[in-house]
Amino acid sequence: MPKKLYQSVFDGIVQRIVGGGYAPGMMLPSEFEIAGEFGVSQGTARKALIELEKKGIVERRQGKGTFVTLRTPENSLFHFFRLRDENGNQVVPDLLDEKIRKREATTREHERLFGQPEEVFEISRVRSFEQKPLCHELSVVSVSLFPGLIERAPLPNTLYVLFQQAYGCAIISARDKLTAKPAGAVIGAALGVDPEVSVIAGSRESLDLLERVIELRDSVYLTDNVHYSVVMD
Amino acid sequence: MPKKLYQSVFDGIVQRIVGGGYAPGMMLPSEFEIAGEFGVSQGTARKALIELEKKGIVERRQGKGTFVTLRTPENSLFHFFRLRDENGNQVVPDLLDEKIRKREATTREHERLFGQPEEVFEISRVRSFEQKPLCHELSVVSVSLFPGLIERAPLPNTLYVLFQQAYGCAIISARDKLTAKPAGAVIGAALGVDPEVSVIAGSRESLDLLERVIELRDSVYLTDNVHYSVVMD
DNA sequence: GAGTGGTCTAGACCACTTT
DNA sequence: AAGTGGTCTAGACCACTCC
Repeated sequence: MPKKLYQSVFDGIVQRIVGGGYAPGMMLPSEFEIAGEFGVSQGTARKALIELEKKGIVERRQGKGTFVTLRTPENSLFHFFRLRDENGNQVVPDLLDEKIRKREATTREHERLFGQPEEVFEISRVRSFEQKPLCHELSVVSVSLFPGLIERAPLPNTLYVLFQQAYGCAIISARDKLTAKPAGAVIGAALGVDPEVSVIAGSRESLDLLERVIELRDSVYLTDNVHYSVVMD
Repeated sequence: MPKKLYQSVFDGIVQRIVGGGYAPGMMLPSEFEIAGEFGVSQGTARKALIELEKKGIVERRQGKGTFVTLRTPENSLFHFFRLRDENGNQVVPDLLDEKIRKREATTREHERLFGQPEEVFEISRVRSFEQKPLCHELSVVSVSLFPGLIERAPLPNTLYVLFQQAYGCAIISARDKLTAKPAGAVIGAALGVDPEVSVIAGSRESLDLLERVIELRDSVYLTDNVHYSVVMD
């Protein structure tokens, strides 16, 4: 039995979103309509919608309505690309190079990725900012979750937009583990810097709205002109 | 024009906290009592309390009451010390060395710190984890906000606990800017590592519950056995 | 059992956006 | 003017904590 009413309304709406009933960017029914459909009061429907908004699953705007969050290049960068310039402004990088291939999953990838895939796509990218190399990213996703991904190359600048719009998979949270290390020969060559240069290495797990691990991403950032921004509250 | 009612209740409670009417750790009146004092309904008082909880200013526990957030070494580390070990567990460091001195504020410190101080305390610390040097921290705070701080040496492991309990100044949020660089001669010597070793350098601004910049802190982390953890959602 | 916060209801009115 | 989310009220009952 569903314990809290607003929780079952929350779950019901999530189900409709993952099932495609509510498409990305689509307007949801009003609070009163949702309340009617689930047989609860408007205040309870409201609480479910507020929880959905807190999780980033929907967006609400007074006078307009409630909408399924649409991943755009802008909000994808803002939420998940944490590099900022000296003044704290968002860094919007360019894509310099991209390689994508299919390969067997490593043990760690098999264990961590949702669906325990045997095969994965590996997407290697080099990004630049103001004509200078900025970072190297190595993304790994399950082949079975993203069939035909390799035929879509070149991929758009922001992967999460593609994941949502082409595969209905919405990334809503991510966890980075950051360390400092020398760039090394391979990454150094890819970024055009000395192998001894210090870089931030970020190891990420990206989760969808059912909190499944969809992507593993290893990033390397040059921080000469930018920094990785963290807000704690 | 009249503000939002729950906002004025929120502000009223914040005032009582900064003014000392509600001390750290103290239990607040119940929702109904607060509603009565401010002349609003219980639901409106409730909304104000929920907002206070979201900001980390109070903590609510069903069946017990609402309490002014008490900064403890545990929650201070958990919220503001982002280093985790390989398994994602909180790193609890030891204090190896501490130096504190009074000096003139730099231009940047004068501009950024609340109160535009001419004089500051500079607290330099070296921390270790599992018998190995872990990080170097350089904290700077206004002399006028923390009179007599230098006489309190040696300071407790977690500064924010002292700030709240001895000076009534509650740090509730912080922003870190992270870069990678070589340790350098001075920090390398302090940490007992080669000057060429890559480290994460973190530049922090710490804010109190009125969003005033209370502390500037430059940290240097060795990330051989730990990482800096970031959660995005 | 008394007191607390947590959930839920039913209704009113306000503020904003669009037609 | 119509429709949306945002605020506010007044009351009921539930779940948890402590005596």
